[in-house]
Amino acid sequence: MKPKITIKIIAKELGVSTSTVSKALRDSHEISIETKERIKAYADYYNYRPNNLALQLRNQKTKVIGIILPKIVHHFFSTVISGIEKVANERGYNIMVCFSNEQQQKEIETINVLTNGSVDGLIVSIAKESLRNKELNHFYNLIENEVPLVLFDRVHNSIECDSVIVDDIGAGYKATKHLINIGCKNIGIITTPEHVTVGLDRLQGYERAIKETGIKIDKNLIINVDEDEDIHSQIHKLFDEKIDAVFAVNEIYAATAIRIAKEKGMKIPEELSVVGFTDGLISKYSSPSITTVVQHGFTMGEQAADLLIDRIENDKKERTPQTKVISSNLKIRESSKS
Amino acid sequence: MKPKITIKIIAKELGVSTSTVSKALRDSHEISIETKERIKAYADYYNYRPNNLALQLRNQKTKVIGIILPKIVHHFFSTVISGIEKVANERGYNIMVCFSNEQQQKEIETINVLTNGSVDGLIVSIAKESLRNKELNHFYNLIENEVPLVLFDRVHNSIECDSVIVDDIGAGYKATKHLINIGCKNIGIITTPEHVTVGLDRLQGYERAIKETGIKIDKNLIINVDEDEDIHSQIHKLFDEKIDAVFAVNEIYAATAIRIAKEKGMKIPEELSVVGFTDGLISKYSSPSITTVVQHGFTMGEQAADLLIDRIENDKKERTPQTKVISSNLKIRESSKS
DNA sequence: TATCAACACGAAAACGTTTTCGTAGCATTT
DNA sequence: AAATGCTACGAAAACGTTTTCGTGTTGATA
Repeated sequence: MKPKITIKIIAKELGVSTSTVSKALRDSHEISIETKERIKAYADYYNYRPNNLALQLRNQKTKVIGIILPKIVHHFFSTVISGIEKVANERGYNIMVCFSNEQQQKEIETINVLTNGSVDGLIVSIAKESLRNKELNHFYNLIENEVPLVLFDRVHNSIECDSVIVDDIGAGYKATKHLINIGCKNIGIITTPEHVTVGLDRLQGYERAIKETGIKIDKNLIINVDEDEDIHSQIHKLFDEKIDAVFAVNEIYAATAIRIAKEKGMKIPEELSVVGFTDGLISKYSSPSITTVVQHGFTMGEQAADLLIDRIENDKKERTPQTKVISSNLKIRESSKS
Repeated sequence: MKPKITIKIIAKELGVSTSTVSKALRDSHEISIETKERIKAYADYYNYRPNNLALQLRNQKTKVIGIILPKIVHHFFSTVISGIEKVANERGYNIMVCFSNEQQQKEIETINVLTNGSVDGLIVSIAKESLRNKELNHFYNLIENEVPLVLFDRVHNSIECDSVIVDDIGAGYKATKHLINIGCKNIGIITTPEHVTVGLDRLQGYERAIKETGIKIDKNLIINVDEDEDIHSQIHKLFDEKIDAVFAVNEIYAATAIRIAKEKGMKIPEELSVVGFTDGLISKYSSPSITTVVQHGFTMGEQAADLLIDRIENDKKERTPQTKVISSNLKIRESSKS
């Protein structure tokens, strides 16, 4: 990389001091018009632009937001990034993206690296392993050190910080209610293991909707998918039961259910209605297209970024932590009869 | 954010100079064992970690790679990021991700911001608008200033830098050849406008495969999709022709083609075989699952990162620009008969 | 003519770190 | 007793900015 032109160089070449150059470039009244013009012309000609690192060190702020995600190859997360980036950009920030790969150790290391002065604050969705172990000390430390922090989607209420979440209970309720309304009687649910909060919440919404109809919850209709095992065969078990509808807590489970149903010769939506979660490309482009709970990842990202930047820029006024609940809505497509 | 402990503070508290503290923490032989232990104990107790900004300014390197993508909500690009991040991480770098949103102006601005000292090098996939306008001055400037740069996927051969590309011609050939081999006679292709190189290359591969069979290219079987218009209706026109196979240059075109075929009552793969591009989730989970050219985005990311970091760290020895061609292979699924 | 303000600029500190060089104090050698 | 060599540390510069404060020169005022 070619050395870049600096204020120092300009000062030396023009026979003035660095203070004069700095002031001239910022159009200070302290500098005479002629000098200003001379300096500006020179700077312009050599395409001077101030060095960011120097500014960051001096101003003690980086204008960078750190983002730590469990993974990125996932429609929801990339959508969130997109939302964060939009707001960050508008408010003069850049984003530095890292991944925990769902591993607690990498989450800890990444937090360490980023908080050594590289970023002004963090937006995080917690790794599964950390949630499972309930080992959240690295987050408590952030709070302790007053590092601006916003959690989203995968959060934990023992961590006192701003957060942005989906109304998962409400969403599970809405999805199930929709299936009930179109006349389904035996509704299975495909969800995550219990330590994943989002799956648990969606299940709660499901149970509430079912109970309202007076029907008893049938444990056999609840599948907790363990992602370390074969997904297909786990979901397959649900089809041993008599079902006329499936609520899946993500796109992939939904698509897999549809595939199994087709293999069994079940017609969709005539014999089986399916509702998924996350409005990604699979739901939109598979045939039949899949009715889903749309998760507004973009909005979540925007809100998270706004919360974080507000927090960063109002360091003085200690606001009590806020939780923004993003309500989701149902996008009805071909996989559920209307 | 709480003020962090610095070498200065340690020095003052312990009544020594900053040089002594710095040397002690780096275990220099210049410092007596007792002093070293005293300083280390203190630093440890207060959890001292060196400030990254200061190091970056002093070392004149950031250990950060800038990534500029046209968009992120796209399986291919997020896969590439994933690959870049993996290698970057292994080699001690972080990534700073920005988006051009396909706009030339934002691409220019982003490059400007990142090259003001925030990153050691750039990995970029060029925005459509820049390619269409053939306005690539901002890239020529990077070369001029010897900024380490790696382009991937959307590249341009007038820019003299390392690059990582897919063998799109070969891929188009392979996909078409497969359709010919399974007995298809009238193969349509759904591709992009001509200024998008990848689409053009894939079309070339298609044409080569067709010509090899002795059949003449039928212009009516070539659809150039303009993404500003309605995709569905443009693709629909292809079905006015007599076709028994479709090669689509991306997942979405493929899925759309399948949808239209189904609407028309055509059986897949019996009456129509479909091959897509990009091995994303749609292809995998739609039913029928879609035969695709798998694009190895992860590998591309890894290679790009390795090229860039090599370039950054061997600033002296001027290597001539390299181009890595990642060959793609066909993943045969249900949408093409075997 | 002495005083004072305005003008235009420079010196220096600050941000946090590393590294080169210098040196005080002591012990060893001639 | 003088010269030499270690040991253990400190001063200062460097990275590139911004900003506070000081100051020499000019011109106007009393």
